[in-house]
Amino acid sequence: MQNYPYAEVIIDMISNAVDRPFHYSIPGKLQEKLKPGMQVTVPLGNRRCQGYVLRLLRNTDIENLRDIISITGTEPLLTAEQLALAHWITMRCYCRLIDAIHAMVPALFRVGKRPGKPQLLAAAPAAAEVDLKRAPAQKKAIDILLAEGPLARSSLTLRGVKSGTIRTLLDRGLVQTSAAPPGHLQKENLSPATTPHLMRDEQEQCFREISAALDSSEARKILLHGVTASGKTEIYMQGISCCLEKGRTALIMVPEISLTPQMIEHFEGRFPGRVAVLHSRLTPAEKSRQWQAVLDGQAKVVLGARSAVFAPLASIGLLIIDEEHETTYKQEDAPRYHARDVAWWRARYNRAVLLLGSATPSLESYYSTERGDTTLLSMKERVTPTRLPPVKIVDMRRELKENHRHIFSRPLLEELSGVLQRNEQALLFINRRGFAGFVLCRECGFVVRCPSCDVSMTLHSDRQVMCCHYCAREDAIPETCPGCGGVKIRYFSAGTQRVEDEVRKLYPGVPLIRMDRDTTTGRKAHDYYYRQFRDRRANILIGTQMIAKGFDFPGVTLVGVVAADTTLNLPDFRAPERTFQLLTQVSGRTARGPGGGRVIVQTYHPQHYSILAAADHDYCTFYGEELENRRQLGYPPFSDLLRFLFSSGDEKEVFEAATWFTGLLEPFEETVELLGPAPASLYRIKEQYRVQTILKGRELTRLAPAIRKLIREYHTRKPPFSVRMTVDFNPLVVL
DNA sequence: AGCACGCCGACT
DNA sequence: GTCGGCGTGCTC
Repeated sequence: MQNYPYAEVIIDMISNAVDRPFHYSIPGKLQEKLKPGMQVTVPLGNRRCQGYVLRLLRNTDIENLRDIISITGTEPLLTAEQLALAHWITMRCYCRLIDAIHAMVPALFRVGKRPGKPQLLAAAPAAAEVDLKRAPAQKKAIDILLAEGPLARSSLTLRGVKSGTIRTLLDRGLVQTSAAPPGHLQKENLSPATTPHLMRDEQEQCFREISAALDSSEARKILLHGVTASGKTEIYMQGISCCLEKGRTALIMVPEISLTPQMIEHFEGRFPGRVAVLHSRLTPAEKSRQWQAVLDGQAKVVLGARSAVFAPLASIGLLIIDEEHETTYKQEDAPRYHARDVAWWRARYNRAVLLLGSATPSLESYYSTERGDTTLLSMKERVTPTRLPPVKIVDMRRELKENHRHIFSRPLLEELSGVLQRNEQALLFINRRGFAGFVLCRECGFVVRCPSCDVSMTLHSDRQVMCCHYCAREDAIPETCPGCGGVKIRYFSAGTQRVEDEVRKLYPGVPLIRMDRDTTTGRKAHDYYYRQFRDRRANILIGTQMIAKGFDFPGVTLVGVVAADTTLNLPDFRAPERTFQLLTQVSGRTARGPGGGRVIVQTYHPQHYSILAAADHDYCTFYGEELENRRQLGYPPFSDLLRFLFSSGDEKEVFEAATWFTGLLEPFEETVELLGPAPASLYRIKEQYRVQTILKGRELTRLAPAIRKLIREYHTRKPPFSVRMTVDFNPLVVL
């Protein structure tokens, strides 16, 4: 058996210099065992490192090959599908192969470790008698264990027991371990079994379509456009059942924040013993164990966040992405993939069904249904017949004209007072990300925009210019409003802090909670405030987007959007889309109870289509308008974008590097647009200057191989710069 | 990433 | 004379 004496190996090292396969010879005793996808230890220079076998070779041109030292584990870590996918990711995301592989291998496996047998923890008999009054954390852990019997470590950590506490208890002998029975995934005390619900006609119809697609031998993409609370989850569940019955596996992704213990229980209850859960809060060992269960074929259903899209499921039949428009599906560092794209690749590879669900689909996905690439299924009724709340748009220009200058308009003040009088609850929403200062006319709402890019221009107060962050155009700051000739031009930005101050001034003593990245560090704080508000310890909740999700309380009868324009004016072509989604989402936070509810949207753009459409709960009108704009300007979905971001502590060098590299891209200008180099909207972050160049065009993917060569050139013939370059295909935000 | 090789300043 | 600075370049 000397057929394949050599192996192609990618070294597990994050470096551009080793982003290429190395060849090794396979010593005789490993000949029979070595397979593609296996993790190996190999010599490199004077060290040994981990690597992954890409393929076995009959011949090689390389001389003086060294031997593979050993194989880690007994089975391949990467499936054939994953290896193929990794290569596709490198082309799509312009990343190193090892970056793509890292997305597919849990951290623990990467350092050559394998998870041990899952262990269950139980309180020792002695534990009940020991006095733990002075160790409340330990007491809590023991109480849980006494009440619920043997539990996996993760069940305890999910409930806030620190792993250090568990270790102490083990040391003190108050907790004992036992091996989990075979077939064990995560849960020991089974989640209460749940059974399929009877579906409404509309649901039933959608389900039948999905079921038919599962029977088809072609890959299919389906968009399930259903208003909030139209019962999408039940359709997902029945789709998964249907898929499992056909002997195939299923993957469902939800945004990280939706992946609550209740959600997990829901799925485990319906598919007991067959669900692997993958999310960021698992310990490395637990994550590896879940992963292993998928790799072994024990788990047939994977429930997880973005990164779960790489789960090594065999013969996937159904991939589901819930809330598919959410930006969390785009990874922000290498590999900068979008889970939707990866899922579609896997659907094609497996001839499976990709099911996208949303109340406010991304423009890309909805447009895809128009082109016929995707099947559109719509659900217009809610499961429980509650009405969507009425939305009142308040024209802040008019407020000003009538001499009301407060950040809360008169209608909002009136409603707010009513809520407090009736001891109800209100959400005040302000998207604080108004840091990118923009210039706004207080009289007509005019915002200075770049004529060739149609994004708002950003005020650079240091240099006293208006600058377009896409094409680098610079204009003088207007002294009078180009729209109406008025002189009340303001640098505009407001934040949660300001809102809080105003509320305290107006309603001293009224209990309120402020939630934003400053006040809410870590998940614990989030849960804490969530409970406080749910238990009605506060009447007013002020927050950024983090309150736009999951705060579904019947006590909330008013949602106030303090400044809808903050998102709208971001120098990003997706600003209207983001605004529409956000307004739709926050509107959904009220009218959950019998008292109904209302929404007030304050804006300087009362006529803007994204605001009007959101107020009417009318996705299709918004979609039509926005699509037309994108078509006019050639933005996605009518093109792809590729963003090169250069950053360095040295302002001069960052421009030198960006200019040099952009020069290399100039030949492409025949087929695609070349924008930049221009300073990024966030020009300086953490002492780093940031400059970007953007390629835009329909034919962008065709240029990928050529562009990859240039990127390689940048790294090898690295100019005398300390300049980092990151590459992002179809970035969701360009700030 | 690491580590060697390599060519110029202040020390045992 | 050498010790050592970290700039360039290589690892199958």
